[in-house]
Amino acid sequence: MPYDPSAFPPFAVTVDLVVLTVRRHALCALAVRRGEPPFQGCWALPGGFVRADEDLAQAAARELAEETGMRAHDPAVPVQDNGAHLEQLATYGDPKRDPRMRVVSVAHLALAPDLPAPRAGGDASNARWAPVEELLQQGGYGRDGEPVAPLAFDHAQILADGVERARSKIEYSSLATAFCPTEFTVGELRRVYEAVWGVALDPRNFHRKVTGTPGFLVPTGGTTTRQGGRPAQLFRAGGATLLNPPMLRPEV
Amino acid sequence: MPYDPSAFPPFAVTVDLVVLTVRRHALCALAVRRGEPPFQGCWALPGGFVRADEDLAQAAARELAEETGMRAHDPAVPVQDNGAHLEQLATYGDPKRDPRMRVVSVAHLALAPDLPAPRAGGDASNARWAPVEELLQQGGYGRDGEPVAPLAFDHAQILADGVERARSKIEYSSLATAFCPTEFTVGELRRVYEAVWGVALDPRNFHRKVTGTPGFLVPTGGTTTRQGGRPAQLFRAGGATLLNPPMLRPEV
DNA sequence: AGTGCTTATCGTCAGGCAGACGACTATGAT
DNA sequence: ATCATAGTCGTCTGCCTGACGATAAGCACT
Repeated sequence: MPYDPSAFPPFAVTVDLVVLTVRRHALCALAVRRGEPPFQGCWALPGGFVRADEDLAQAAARELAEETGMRAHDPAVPVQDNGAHLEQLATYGDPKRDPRMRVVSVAHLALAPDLPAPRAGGDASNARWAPVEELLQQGGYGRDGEPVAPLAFDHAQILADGVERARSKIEYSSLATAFCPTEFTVGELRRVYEAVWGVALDPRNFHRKVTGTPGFLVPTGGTTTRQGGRPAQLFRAGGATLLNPPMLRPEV
Repeated sequence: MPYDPSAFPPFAVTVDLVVLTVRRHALCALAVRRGEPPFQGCWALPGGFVRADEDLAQAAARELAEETGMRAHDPAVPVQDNGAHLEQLATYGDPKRDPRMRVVSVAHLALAPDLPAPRAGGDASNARWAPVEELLQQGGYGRDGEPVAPLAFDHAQILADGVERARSKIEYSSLATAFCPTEFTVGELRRVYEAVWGVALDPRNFHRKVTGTPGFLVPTGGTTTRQGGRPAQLFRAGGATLLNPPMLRPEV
């Protein structure tokens, strides 16, 4: 079939972001309130159109910066500064996913430490960190008894896929450190795993595992007592990317 | 920002396919010869435009059927018939990846048994199964001493990503059975792992591992001797999707 | 029929790792 | 001083894996 510009239909291409963080022992995602129809007033994932001269990763990094002020760092470089981890998640292109027109959305997954306060175009009331469990329970009732509106478009599916990706990826990679500040303790890292997986882990076995995996953690020499109790050693993320053998999510 | 149809640039959206199979102890991918510029005469991955009313998965399944005659089966259903496994791989959207226009390609990964003969629009000379190793060695020389032209566009990157996905996915899932016919022996399954990973595995430990994993293999009662040697039991793929604990790729 | 080759299948053994859990340490709060 | 809280180090046991010996059951020869 020869090249014919009229042979293909035009699409709009967007990037949507699943930005995850751990706050107060819960896995949370960034949600923004929609200001215009469709789904006006609903919560949605942050995102926007890909520009004409932009790569997909660039567009995702730009949106991340616009929504959170975070800078995404190069995926090839280990987590060191406060830049968030950013990776492509999956692409969603159901013909009816956007009632206005044919939109293909390339979803990206970002993992960030707890520090930044959300800001959507400077308006904090239109962006929030919400526990993913709360965002995903569609049509139910939240902790305050108020009915919970489901996320706009197919964003619940995208969020669920992103959460599942994060849950499985911290098993066999050192990505859990992306949820931590530059310096952190073994206990803080353990609480990240516990929040993401929603389980309790044995502190002693966890400590043995992570400190025994070469390249996972690098001691900085300092200690901290910000969690109370005995002072804990501080670590930075080491150069290792893949954990072998992996961390094992407890059964059942 | 209110909705404005002129606010986003139009894209063409395609699906490209990494179709993998195991032939003669080698991991092979389906390549088609391009009949028109750019990259006329070069080998490329099969693919095509997504139609206006089509989901991405539908488009990928349609292209797969057009190129190979295979039917993709529902990903939620375990591999049983001769339908190939099909899953989304990643999306490639560099502004310059296609010199003609802005094209975003949603790559899919298909795993198929060895049976089908390639056909590209009925013309067999324009499609072939090539060892991935041969397709990926850009600018080198093939086994016949002829110079090897690299794949068109960014298809070498897409193929490499697909191969890596397949290599890692057979570790922790039962997907290797997608490379096998409906009924197969433990030895045939082992040769799949050996071809995909490019390593030699101990037949005794492999046998113990796969037959000891609940739900991985279901004996059909029959035996075969098509590999020579002692007759081997025949199995079908069981219902298990995730292997726990996983198959381990040998180190080094 | 016997020999040799090939592949399949079962068994054994030692090392490593994970889960369960005891014990001790070092802080802050009362 | 005592307690509560976290962190860290050990021990033990069971499971899984890698290495590898041994046997089984076909086919192709002679």
